[in-house]
Amino acid sequence: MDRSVGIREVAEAARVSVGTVSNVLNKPDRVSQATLDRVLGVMDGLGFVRNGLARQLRMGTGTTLGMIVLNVANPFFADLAHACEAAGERVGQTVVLGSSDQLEAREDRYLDLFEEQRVRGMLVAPLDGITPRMRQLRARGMPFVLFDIHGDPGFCSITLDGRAGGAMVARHLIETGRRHIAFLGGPRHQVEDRWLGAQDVCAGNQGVRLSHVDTRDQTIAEGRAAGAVIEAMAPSERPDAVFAANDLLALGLLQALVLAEDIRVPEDIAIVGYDDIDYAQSAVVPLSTVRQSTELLAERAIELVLAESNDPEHEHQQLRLPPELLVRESSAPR
Amino acid sequence: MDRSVGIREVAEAARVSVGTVSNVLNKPDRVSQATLDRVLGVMDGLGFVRNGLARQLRMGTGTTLGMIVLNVANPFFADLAHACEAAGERVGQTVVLGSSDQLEAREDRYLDLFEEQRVRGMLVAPLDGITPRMRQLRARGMPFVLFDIHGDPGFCSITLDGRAGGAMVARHLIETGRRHIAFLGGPRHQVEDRWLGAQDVCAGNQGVRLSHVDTRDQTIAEGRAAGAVIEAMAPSERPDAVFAANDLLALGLLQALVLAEDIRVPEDIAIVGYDDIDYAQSAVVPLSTVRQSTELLAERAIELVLAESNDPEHEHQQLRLPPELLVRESSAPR
DNA sequence: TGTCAAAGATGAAACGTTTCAAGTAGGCTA
DNA sequence: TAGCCTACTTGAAACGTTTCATCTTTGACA
Repeated sequence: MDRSVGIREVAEAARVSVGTVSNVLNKPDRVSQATLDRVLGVMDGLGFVRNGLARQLRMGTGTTLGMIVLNVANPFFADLAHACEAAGERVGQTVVLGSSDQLEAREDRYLDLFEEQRVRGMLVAPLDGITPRMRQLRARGMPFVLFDIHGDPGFCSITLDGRAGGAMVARHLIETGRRHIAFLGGPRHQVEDRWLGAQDVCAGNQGVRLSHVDTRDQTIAEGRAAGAVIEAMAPSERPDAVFAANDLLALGLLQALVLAEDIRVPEDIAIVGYDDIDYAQSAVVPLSTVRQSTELLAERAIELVLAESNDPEHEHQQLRLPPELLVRESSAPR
Repeated sequence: MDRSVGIREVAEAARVSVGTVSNVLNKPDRVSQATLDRVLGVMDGLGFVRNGLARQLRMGTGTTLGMIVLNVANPFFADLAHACEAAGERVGQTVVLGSSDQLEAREDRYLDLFEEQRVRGMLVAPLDGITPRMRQLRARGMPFVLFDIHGDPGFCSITLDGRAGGAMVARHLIETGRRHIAFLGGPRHQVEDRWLGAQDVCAGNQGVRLSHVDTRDQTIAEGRAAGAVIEAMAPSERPDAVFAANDLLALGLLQALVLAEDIRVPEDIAIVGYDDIDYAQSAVVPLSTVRQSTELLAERAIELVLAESNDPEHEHQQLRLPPELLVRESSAPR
């Protein structure tokens, strides 16, 4: 295989200068129809493929965005990544994905890699807040958009309004007649906003009790464990509604309760999850949940990062998008 | 951006030549300790980050692998992608991911993009066989590894032995006393090997009946629909085991049957799925399934693509990895 | 006929690296 | 002292593009 047929070889074969070939590629309207056809023909014949690296090196600015996500295996992040990819494509950007796997070392590795690769900007769902590494990148001018971290004036960020979501859920449960809501989820700081939202609403309602069931993380297994705990309670002590901090917890809980002899869902206990992962509506009892539109999130994120890239003086924005409550069978009124 | 501090600026500030700076980066042992320290110090002070584009342009060969996957939202592919990323990292390669979303246009777009980006090789789970575009790339010398497409001598490929997997499942079901196995899944050509494996075994066993229930695709919804069909059958006509072509189908089916009054799983009907997605073991009745180790798959794939990249004369290999049967409660002996 | 503008085409200079043949000091041996 | 090794350094030439200040051609107009 005669390696490397470049713009140079094309130029030679088409008997024009390299500048013209470049124009064929980038500003076809500045080239006469005749040469344009001839050059395109030659390109085709030689199997020319423009070298994106050289192009970007010369131009100084590329068309690639780096995205770092906590864990691709988590359906929410998979969806989000997917949505970002699609949103990026719509505006001619390519999103490349890295999974930090909840490890700071990997998060850093991808930050370094993307910087070396001179990506145009980064979309990051940070492991544990804003690290010094990120501030350094930001200071050097790298456009950044953070997911789920709010309020730092030095960064653009885009968050889902968990507090509003939590409030929605609590309101819905109270309105459908529930009086004892258990909030299921932990570690505390990861789910705090949802909890606060629920608290806001419950505090304003006489006769409504809100309790908290902690979990180590947010998996089906933990949800199921919580189910066992609830099942073991005296019926009078049991909550009549559970607001789970995410769908996995809710699904685990649901499984445990469905198998319990004397508990029916939603009659005895209503369940509401959070995230609307694919499986939520496919559950034994379709799960009520809070949907955070990944499409919308992605679109805004791409918008922000490009804005920052185009105008370094741009003013950082902290977006907070309201979620949407999806009522399904698991919290149907009795 | 911090006005591009490159190797040149570093050289100047450290009072050495650019060649030396480059050596500090790439062959530190050829540089005296004193200069090495000094140069590293300057780099740190100036916040130098080497430009990977220029580097790759000059070196001609990069460290990036392109991966195209049918759909990141599918847990199996998400796992696979993740495993490839990890396996790549172990040998110093970065895997960038694109999702074809089951659209040929997107598949092509990523092929083009990766070629322009001069990736070192590609890992592809093809939409619908080997396209002319791929052959063209291959002919130009691009290293390729295909997933799930077998037997083309022009390509390396790596497949899971679905036929062996199907046989395993059928054998297991028969050994635990089942006599009427329904194979659930379609479209036909996508699941054929698993079906054939089951057939191989059943054909050799007197008194065992194997039937086929077709589906449009392999989702929970289709599985649940199939559940309704089975429930509607006369009990004597019902299969006593279902082998679902993937876990989503199996989960849908399971949900439908669990809710049916007169059918118990696994007592009346055993269910076995395929893929071992995360949710399989978390299902109401933990799902027996066939596991295809994505780690192993990924490791081999990376190995192959690098081998092909290092030695263009290399002989293509068609690997076929045997899967592993995981017996859980959904097919426990009665 | 002479002038001028518009439209096309040119080619050398970047972009930030790596590579490599060639150069410079010392120190060791004879 | 000359000669030679070893251990570092050097600087210019790529890599494949895009950019841009200049040329050349053509045709319209006075």
